[in-house]
Amino acid sequence: MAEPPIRSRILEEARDLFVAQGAAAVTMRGVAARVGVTPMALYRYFPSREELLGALVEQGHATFLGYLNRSLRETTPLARLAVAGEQYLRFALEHPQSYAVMFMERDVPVGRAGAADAGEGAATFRFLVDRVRDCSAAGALEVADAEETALVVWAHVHGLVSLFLAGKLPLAEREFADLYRRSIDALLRGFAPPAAAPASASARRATGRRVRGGTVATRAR
Amino acid sequence: MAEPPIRSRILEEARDLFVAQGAAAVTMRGVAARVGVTPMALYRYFPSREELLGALVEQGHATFLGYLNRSLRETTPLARLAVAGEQYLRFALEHPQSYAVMFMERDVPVGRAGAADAGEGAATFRFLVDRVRDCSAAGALEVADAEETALVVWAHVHGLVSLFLAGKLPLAEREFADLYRRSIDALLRGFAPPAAAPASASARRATGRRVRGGTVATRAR
DNA sequence: GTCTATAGGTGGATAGAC
DNA sequence: GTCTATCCACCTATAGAC
Repeated sequence: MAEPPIRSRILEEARDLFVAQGAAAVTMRGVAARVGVTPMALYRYFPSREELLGALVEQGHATFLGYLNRSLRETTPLARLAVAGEQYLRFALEHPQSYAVMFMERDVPVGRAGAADAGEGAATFRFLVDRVRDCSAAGALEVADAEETALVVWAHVHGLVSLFLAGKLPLAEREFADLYRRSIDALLRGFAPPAAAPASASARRATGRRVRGGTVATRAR
Repeated sequence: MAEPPIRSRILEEARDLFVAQGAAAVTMRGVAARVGVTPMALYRYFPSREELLGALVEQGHATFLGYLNRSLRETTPLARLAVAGEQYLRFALEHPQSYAVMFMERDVPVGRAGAADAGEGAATFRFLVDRVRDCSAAGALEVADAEETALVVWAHVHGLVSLFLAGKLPLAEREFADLYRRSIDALLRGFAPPAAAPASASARRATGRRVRGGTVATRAR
């Protein structure tokens, strides 16, 4: 315990390289040099570089789930969904390299399955589906298919985040965060139940946009 | 003219490798072998592999703009926006490798500028802004900031497309295309003007979702 | 001008000695 | 377990033949 196992040391150094300079910087040679062994020694613990990266991605998914779980402190379904969205953004901004490899890379070395039903990634998606289902059950959203709606919401936030992280959006982080929130409002407005419309509609007519009451406006930090 | 210039031959073979196996497959050795010259010969026409890839990306943007332009045949602003969305999807599905390198890759070798104001990419974004502005002017959408709204719409479709292309969505192409259309409906519903709501709202209450009349439902092909 | 030959650098990975 | 050889594939660059 006092002596960190070599395997952990490897993962540690790999992770540092990973978050600092991205997946491309995680070379067997580079990691080995930092650990203090020859490149070949790493192959005793990881059969290939792919597997090493896979372990890092798994670690990323676990961290990500930790962020999302903080949204469960909220008291209303809609607030939980909203805060989950905030936490999604927080994770992406605080761990951009991890986010990129988890969701933006092609041929991700995730677990073993090929589709979206893979282990780690599935858990985070399930989380979002549950949030949507809660809102639907509480009448906060009008949802025909919770999985599909969750997927649409996921795609929306991912689209924003991935474009921002790829440097395609000429916005400062602060501006982007505001845009992120406003656009989620707009999207959820499309799933708002007709019954709940009146209050929302009046407020909307007044401000021009950015509505959806205090419950949802709850901030994460 | 009868003899295709070597430079064109190079681009041609590079493009084939590119669309078939992605950017990683475009190696100087691989391209040179197919052209029938040595790897070094390529450096007479392209200073580096980066520049070669850049030329391919530029070509991709040009093709993309061609797809989008087809939406201008429509007669209403909303229909033009909707068909532009259809064409966006078509391009992504018909040129997945190009799409990936243009929008999903990090450190894209686009032109020279660093931000989103780069040459080729900017033109396609401008196109979308124009579509949104048209809708806003015609009262079809309630838009405070056309650039921001266009960006949100872009992020939305990009999110869907990029997740699908990355294999994160357990959907067949057909299912995905349907989902794509429905989700855009939902998003635009969030930007729908309160005045236009009545007709839309009644139809919506009847079907449960998938509204927004025949004008928008116009298909691309 | 265009290409070949060749050499240097980075990376991943296998085989087999210690 | 760890290491030394060693091989392979790739990009880049210089020298010099045609």
